[in-house]
Amino acid sequence: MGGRPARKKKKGDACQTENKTPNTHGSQLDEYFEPEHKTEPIKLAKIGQQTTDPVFTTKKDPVDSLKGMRFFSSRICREIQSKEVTTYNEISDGITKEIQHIFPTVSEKNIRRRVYDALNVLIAAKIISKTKKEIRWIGLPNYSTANEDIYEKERRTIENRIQEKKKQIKDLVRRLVCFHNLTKKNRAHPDTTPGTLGHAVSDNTDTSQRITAPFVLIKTQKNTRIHCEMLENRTQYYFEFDRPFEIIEDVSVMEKIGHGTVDSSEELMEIIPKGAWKYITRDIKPKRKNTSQKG
Amino acid sequence: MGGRPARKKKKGDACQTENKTPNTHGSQLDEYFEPEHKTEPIKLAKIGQQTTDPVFTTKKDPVDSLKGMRFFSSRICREIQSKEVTTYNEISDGITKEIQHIFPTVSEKNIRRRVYDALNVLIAAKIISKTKKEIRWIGLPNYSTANEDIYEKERRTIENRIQEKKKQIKDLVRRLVCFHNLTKKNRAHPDTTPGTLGHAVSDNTDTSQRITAPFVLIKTQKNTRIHCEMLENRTQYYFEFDRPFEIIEDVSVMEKIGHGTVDSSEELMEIIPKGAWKYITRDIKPKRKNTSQKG
DNA sequence: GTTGTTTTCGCGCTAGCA
DNA sequence: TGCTAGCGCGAAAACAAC
Repeated sequence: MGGRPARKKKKGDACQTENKTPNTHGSQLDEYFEPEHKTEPIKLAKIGQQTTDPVFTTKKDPVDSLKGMRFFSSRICREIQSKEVTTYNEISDGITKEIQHIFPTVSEKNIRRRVYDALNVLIAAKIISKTKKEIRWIGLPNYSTANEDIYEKERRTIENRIQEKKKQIKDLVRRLVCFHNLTKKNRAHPDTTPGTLGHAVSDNTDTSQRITAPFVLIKTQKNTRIHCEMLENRTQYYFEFDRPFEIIEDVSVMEKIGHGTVDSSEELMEIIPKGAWKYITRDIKPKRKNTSQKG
Repeated sequence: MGGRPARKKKKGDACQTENKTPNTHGSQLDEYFEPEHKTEPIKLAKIGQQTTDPVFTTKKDPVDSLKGMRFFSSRICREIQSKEVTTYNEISDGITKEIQHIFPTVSEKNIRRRVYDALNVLIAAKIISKTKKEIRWIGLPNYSTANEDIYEKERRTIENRIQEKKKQIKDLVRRLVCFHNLTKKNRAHPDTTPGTLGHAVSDNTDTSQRITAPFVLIKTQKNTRIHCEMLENRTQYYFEFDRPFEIIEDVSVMEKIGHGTVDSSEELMEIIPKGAWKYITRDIKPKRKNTSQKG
């Protein structure tokens, strides 16, 4: 389908204009096509819009001409949409004026007859409605659209929650790996003073590599004055600073010193509870040791 | 508009059936109308679907007959929708069979001619598409809908960012208020040992109410062992715990002890940089003192 | 190209109705 | 006698065959 270049009239109508100055019309009419058709000057035929499978040996699909159902109908749709409520006469007059202005050969009678056809089809398709004279645009018979909107919205919400959970899992895995590595390392370096925490770490000569977790690292400026006190039952420690400070959590520190990676996926699976395996997707796994990833 | 009872053929066609057994047809055809028309038995004319303003003195709007654009078009729409992809011949054959089954008077030629008309209108209205023979249902002419979707999505994204910023501002204001109140309080309680930080706070008999900020409160279990060390240049403090602990930031503590509120909006405005006033909306302002808010 | 078919459809006569 | 629209002729595209 898809119309064809304006057909020559069979009977002696009024076609002189077209034959005499085809170019003039061609350029003038150009602007009367929908945007998607505005690629080339119009001569006789022109490639139509190919939605898909453009590979066909057949010549081509000429675009709508200036007359006929196709053309009138698109005008009519536009007219009704822009007006929100209109009448047969308004539409017909509008189109007639518009068309005859640039193509005086078409008869008003014909246009008016076509408007009836188009309106009836559009009414049947339920994209316009007519009540006793008033024609109004309904638009999308939205069987799907409206619903898809809702579902799409919900989908997005759910996806967000999934992302949230993934982040949480990732963080948990991160912590797990760090503490696992820390434990491993501590085991390799037996405590010189087992049973006590305060082994001589503050002594720079101490060679122990053990780190007790959890811990916190507080960073501040040189010369910052710090005051510390604690409750007698040791449940609260209060530190005052007179300059800004930064708290760095243990996991971050451990990652910095290379405790944030695993040797292999197998090792990772070993330290993750079996019940949680199915949640450990690729994007959640921490980096592997000796694995340089660059994009 | 809206069709009329099936017109009698002008030329001696084949109209006997209709005149002989009108009732039989009436009942049979009944089921061929769209749901919204299925309210009464069809005789000659019937109230059309009144979308709005049903108050009209004019008689009535006869409903679609079994022939004509209206009827064919709705059939066609249904056909295309149900098939998702079809052809002119498929449609025509389908309709022809369907119609002739119950109304043998209509000529196939006529039906096939009408299908062209309807298809062209629907194509122009962009609710179906035709590519080289393949006709498929598009549905939504959504000139607006699709775009609104995009805009709506963007709007949501932007709104999220605004919320994010608001949260940040709210937090900043919160901090500002706390530190402002703290300063005010400290001024009211002159330091007994000016110039030093470590005034005798650890001494329970000390009456000084001054608090130096920033600070941090660390909460842990009784009997938790803590080890502390620091770099010589005092830029880093390292605390080891053997049990979980909780860090409570200074602002939270200050809020807990009543430093998170302001006396009045005026006071708030005083402590907020003038350039930022316009961002301090109602939902960002902290609670006022002595203001019990219950909803 | 040309010619023969088939597909599409421009166009308008004219029938019912108010 | 004007509005609405059923209906189909026959010509113009498109396609197939030569």
